[in-house]
Amino acid sequence: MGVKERKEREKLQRSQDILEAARRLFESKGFLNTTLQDVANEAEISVGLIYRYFQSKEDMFASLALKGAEQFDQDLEATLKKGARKKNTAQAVLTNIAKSFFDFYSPYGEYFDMLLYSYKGLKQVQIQGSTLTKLMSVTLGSLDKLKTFIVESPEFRAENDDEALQVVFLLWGILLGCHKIFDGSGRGHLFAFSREVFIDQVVQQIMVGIAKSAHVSQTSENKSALYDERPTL
Amino acid sequence: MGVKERKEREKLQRSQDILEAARRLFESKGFLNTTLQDVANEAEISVGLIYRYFQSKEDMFASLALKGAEQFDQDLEATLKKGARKKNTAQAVLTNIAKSFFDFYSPYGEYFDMLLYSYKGLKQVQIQGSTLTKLMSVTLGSLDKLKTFIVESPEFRAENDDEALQVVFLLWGILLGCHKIFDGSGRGHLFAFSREVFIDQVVQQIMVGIAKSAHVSQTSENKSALYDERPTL
DNA sequence: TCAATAAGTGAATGGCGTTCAAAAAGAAAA
DNA sequence: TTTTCTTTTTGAACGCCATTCACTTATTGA
Repeated sequence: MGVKERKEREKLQRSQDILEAARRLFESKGFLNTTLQDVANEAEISVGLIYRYFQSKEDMFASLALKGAEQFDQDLEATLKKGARKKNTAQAVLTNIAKSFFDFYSPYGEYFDMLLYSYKGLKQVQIQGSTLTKLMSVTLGSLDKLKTFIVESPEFRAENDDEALQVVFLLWGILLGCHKIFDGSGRGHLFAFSREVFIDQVVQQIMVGIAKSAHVSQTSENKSALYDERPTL
Repeated sequence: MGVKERKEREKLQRSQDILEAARRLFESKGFLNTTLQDVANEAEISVGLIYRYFQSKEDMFASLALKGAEQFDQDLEATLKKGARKKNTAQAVLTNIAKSFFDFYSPYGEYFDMLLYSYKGLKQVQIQGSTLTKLMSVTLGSLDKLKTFIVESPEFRAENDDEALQVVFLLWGILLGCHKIFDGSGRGHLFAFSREVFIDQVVQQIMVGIAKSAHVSQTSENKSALYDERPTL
């Protein structure tokens, strides 16, 4: 029965078409300013048909996030493999990862982002159960790949899985924040340099830190000593 | 004419009351799930009256962001003054700044965040001109205070204003991203440690970097060498 | 050719942000 | 106090838009 398979394919294709139409409009007009009538027009279908492919407008949003996360995961895997094959330095690989991250974040990241709020309760967007599950699974996969990379690279201080996971979260946070800053400030016009150079700088800073090493307290023992009460040496 | 002043005061008070009512509801139910009827009920007024105090629902949102930014700016100033007075190490001061940042971000930051999207065109929220102007002015003030701190502290590698500004943006990005990660992952339950320890770790990592120093390429000269094409030494 | 099922349509529904005409309250004047 | 004018407050009415649904059209297998 090749008919069923063809229909399956056509259905998937249509769903992708709608999603792309929506993404274009969200990008240019904004999520809230885009009506489903707009999406229907752009995709050259009727409004009602959208609901045969997506559960709601928000579900389209979540689907875009998922698409982005899958894209990033593939890029990440490719970057890591390539890095291992070419025996690149960890810093070089990290730079490429950061680029993938920025690539992922520019078209899709906003959606991914919104979902964090949803998870938290700000609920800009309500997520459909199945889409959320998939999204989390893909994301955890990416985090795990990163963790393995950190553990296996001799260049990092992280020795075990736990330490590596901390580093991964830190990395993720840094990339997330830096992208937001860079992109939020007019895609970098606040900075005197291009995206590539900015990423280099960030990775460099991550690797090296921002302080003159002599001044850093390397241990985090005696935590309270770090706060207000501590005088200079 | 004490009457006019009293009315002035009452008006401001009322506006603050409405804003707080809105914040409580946004926090518990989410922005989109909160109706103006809800806000009106919570503030014990009628729907229409809201519009005498705010231009729109989105304007309330922006006002919350502004309130948060002002709070952070004050905290920052206090932290810097205190640090200077007590001659704390830069790392200690930075830790306190990070705490202020986290404090600021938990109740108000989400709103602040949304505005970045607005600026970009995702337009979850349209900002009223005057509120935006104020918000930008407050934020730039905070950034400038941070820059001065970086320049004047001998512990940092940044030598001049430009380098310091880069560090400031990097810091801002790191804090932003790390907060999102921490808060997004169920306020830290993914991590084995508390908010305080997490912040310490982040600041520590910022100061030190994450690599064994021997492995870091300290210069960013010959940029292209950083990418895929570069073999290990 | 003919059911039977699936795909597709667009007008109807209901919720909600926003507006507005009118009422209520308050201040000033008489 | 009474009257007039201004400000505050109200909630019903309006319009937009996501979602639904009764209905039409196309496709499939017999």
